[in-house]
Amino acid sequence: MSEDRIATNLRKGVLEYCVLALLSHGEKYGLELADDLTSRELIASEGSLYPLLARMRENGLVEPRWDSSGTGRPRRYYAITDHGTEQLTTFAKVWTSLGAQVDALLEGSR
Amino acid sequence: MSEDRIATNLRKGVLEYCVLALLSHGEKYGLELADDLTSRELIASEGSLYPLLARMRENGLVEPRWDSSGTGRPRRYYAITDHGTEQLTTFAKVWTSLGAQVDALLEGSR
DNA sequence: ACAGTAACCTTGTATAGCAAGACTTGCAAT
DNA sequence: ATTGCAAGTCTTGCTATACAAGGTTACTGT
Repeated sequence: MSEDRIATNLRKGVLEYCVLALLSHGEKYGLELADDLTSRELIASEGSLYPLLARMRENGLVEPRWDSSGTGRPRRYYAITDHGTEQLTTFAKVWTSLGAQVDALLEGSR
Repeated sequence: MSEDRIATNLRKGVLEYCVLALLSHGEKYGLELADDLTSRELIASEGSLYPLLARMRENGLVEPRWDSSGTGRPRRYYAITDHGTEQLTTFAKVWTSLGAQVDALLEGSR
């Protein structure tokens, strides 16, 4: 199917803000985010997520924290920063506006 | 502004199908498409469009035709193919589904 | 000891949009 | 005629992103 290729390209630039939206409810760790995003079909593998989280860390959108208290391998929990919250708001505007344009085009092509 | 960077990434994978949607109403030439897409804020410059049209031509989504009949420099008119129409339909499904997921996340983050 | 698994991360690849500009053609002033 | 302008097509070099595949670390169960 070519649906995969279509979806892959659509995800570009969306994923970053989906992560921010998920974190706006409270901190989460990597695999937890990956599972959530996978079930929503917003990523195809962890290979997208970890490099993304590294970028977001560098850009100050999220703040990581190691937690070794539990059992098993230590988890790295991510929390959204103020800057991240601002960016999420900005994204919501751009997404709404661009989405409306695309919807209009698709609507008109039937 | 960082809105530009956000929009740039969002456009990836969308533009191709916006072109198909526009062509579903009848053939258009390059600059005509560029102007239309620019006014809808779906491209930032022609630099995105011509390489895209070349790809779409190679993939059999559009069929070009030179027209020197009018005044001025010859224009290359593009028409959508059957394959292009199919792809547009597939895209509409993926777009709707992915868009709903993103909307749900944004909705939940307020 | 050994396999399994949860969790983290890295490497290499393909692709898409963009800015800037080159090239060509016709037309309109001077 | 010649210069300049505008419309139109296309190219080059750049950056950023998602992905597949694989590798590492820590713990648990048998």
